[in-house]
Amino acid sequence: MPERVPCYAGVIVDIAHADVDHVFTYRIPQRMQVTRGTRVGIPFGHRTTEGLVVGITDEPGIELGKIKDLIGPLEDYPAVLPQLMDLAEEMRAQAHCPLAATLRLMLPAQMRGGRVKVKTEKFAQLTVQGEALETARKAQSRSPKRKLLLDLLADGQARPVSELAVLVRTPLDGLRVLEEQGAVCVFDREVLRSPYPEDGAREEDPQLTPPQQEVLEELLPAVRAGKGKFLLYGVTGSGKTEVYIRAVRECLKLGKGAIVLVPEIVLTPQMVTWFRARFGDVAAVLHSRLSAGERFDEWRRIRMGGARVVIGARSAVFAPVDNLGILIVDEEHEGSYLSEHTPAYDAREVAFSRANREGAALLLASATPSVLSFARAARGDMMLLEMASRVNDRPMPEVTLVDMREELRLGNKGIFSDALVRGLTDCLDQGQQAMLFLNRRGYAPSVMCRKCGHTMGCPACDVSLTYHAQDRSLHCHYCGLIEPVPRACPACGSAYIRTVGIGTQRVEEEVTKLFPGVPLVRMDNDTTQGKDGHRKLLNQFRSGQARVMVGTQMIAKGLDFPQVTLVGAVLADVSVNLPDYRSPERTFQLLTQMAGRAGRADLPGQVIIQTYRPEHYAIAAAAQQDYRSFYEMEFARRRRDLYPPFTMMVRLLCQARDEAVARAVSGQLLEHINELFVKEPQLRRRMLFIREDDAPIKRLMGRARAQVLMKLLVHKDSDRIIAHLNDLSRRSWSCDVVLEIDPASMA
DNA sequence: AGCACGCCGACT
DNA sequence: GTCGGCGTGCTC
Repeated sequence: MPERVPCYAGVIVDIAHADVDHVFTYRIPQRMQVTRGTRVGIPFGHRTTEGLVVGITDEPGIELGKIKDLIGPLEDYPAVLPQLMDLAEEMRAQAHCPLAATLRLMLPAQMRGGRVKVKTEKFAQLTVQGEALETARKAQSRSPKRKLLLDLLADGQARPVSELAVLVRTPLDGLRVLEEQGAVCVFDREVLRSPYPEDGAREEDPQLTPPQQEVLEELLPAVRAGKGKFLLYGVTGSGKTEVYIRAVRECLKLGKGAIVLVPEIVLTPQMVTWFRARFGDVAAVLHSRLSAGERFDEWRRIRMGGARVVIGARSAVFAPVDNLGILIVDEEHEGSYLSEHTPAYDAREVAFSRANREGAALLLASATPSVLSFARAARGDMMLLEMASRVNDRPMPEVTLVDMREELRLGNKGIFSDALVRGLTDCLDQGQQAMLFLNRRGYAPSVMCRKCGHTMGCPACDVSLTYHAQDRSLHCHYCGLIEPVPRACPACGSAYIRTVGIGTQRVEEEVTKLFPGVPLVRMDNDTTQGKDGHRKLLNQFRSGQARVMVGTQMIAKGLDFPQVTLVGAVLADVSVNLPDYRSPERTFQLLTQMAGRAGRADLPGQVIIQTYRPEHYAIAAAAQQDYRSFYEMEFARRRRDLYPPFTMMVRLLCQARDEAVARAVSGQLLEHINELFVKEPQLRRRMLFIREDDAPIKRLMGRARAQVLMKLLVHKDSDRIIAHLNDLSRRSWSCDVVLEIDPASMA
């Protein structure tokens, strides 16, 4: 017998820290089975921890004396698929973070540290059949209960004991006797916790519209060929979901899997219902509001191949679907596809990379594609597909723009224009439903002293406090602080304090005043807390119990309520004035999406947009429902003013208890960056703008925030600048320093 | 990330 | 004299 070649495993320790961001070598003991992607227990330093095998080798690479043995695999299968190992490695390079950090994305969080257990249930099953079963049955002449148990198990299938308990009281006693007689066995079996139990409802395929057919004629061959990138621009109500369903069916036919990303957890149940109605329970769900157990079980169902279709939020882009046929990103323009925390990633970019790597088709879809994606399609990175009309030739809703300055001039001081009041009255008279949209929760966004103009602010954050009517107190929407409204102005002592501006609670109040007795639901962050908070509200509205829905942007997206004929934007200006280069784009998207909630069935829809800035191009284009003209204007503006996609917005954000410390660090950072340019002057040409300053919100959760903001040309030199900035941010500063590249929010 | 090793102030 | 501050450095 030749001596066994010693075999070693390269392991990434599950500690996301730059100091341990390299491969450690462990000896694989005899007969231990591990492969790339296997999670393993390892001795590390003075303790034991978890790691992930990234390779097997015969070359130890370091002196043998240092090498320790693996403790053993944590599962009997590789938890991370090889293609996802590759993806994690690519993301590390791009996100400039430890490999352990990107590998963690590939696993359900609760799996690490062994915090969730596999759930088991007691099952009973016959161990005899035919004549032996008859004999066993006869032996139960004195116990009808045991006879019944045998009858219930007669088909030989394993049955959960809990199910038997419905028909037989305390079945376990009888089963125990039968087990002793050798007729049945009782055992524990793994069961999966399921977040959205299947209701068995099935639907027929609807007839495809010609645009849907045309789109599928491009898409289906791409699914079969395992390549092709598409941007589907389909107006609201054009039936994009049906396209997804047909494309996914093609995947399943080919034995491939699919991932469908939805931007918000609120939208998953609806998508799941649609998919389940056609495919049954091959669809799994992954998002962060599932319980730890549900999430783990859904993940395992996918990993083991029991579920071939995954519907989920951003992080579902990492779902362990092997042999992936298509990746679909619904409402691709949504900001929620950007992850804010490290490792920062854009789920659309990850989907792009996964599609390339795994031979899958990619479909990004929206009624209001992001400027970035539309530009990519225009450049030829993706094929543009278009569905310009609604299903069944339903008309687009009619949009009216109301100038609120004019209303005031005519003597209307209320928050609703005459047109909106008339629209609501008609809509409710005709027994239909209405949605009112305002992108601001609370009763009023600020509270001011009438005498001196002082605005009540949060002591921990540099923002004004929002008045909430339920508890008659002031809330900070950033840190969660709640405090009573002061009796007197803290600045001048005056008692004349009043609210300024309007929020969804105020809208709710005004509707109730105007239409007493009309049932209403309000959907915003305050009313949708809890595990299934939104479901109840959605059902109330969908069932017709509620006639009016008031809400923030969460009601603007993708929801399908056939009885809604009137949609009102109470104040369209809210999102225009934010200090972010994307605010026109956001405004346009929000208003267009919101308008799309109207007239989705046979009843025509009407939309009323109230604004003080009817001439603003984003609002005007939304009123015209003219995506292309908006895109042209916005793209030209981005080019002219040098914003993404022509540049990258990069910043180093410094956070400290003390304002002086934060500013001192941001000052030092600026100096270091300038030194870099002295050393490498050619890099200077790629930096179009640099400024050291307070962040737009200069205090948050009690921490002062300063920044160095930069605009870089999209150029390969900029990657080197970013690498330098990343190194710089990693040095030990006297406060937190984080590097952000094109962040979702510049606040 | 932990945890040890290591070099300087106030205590039984 | 020692107990303990947390600065630097290592973990296969």
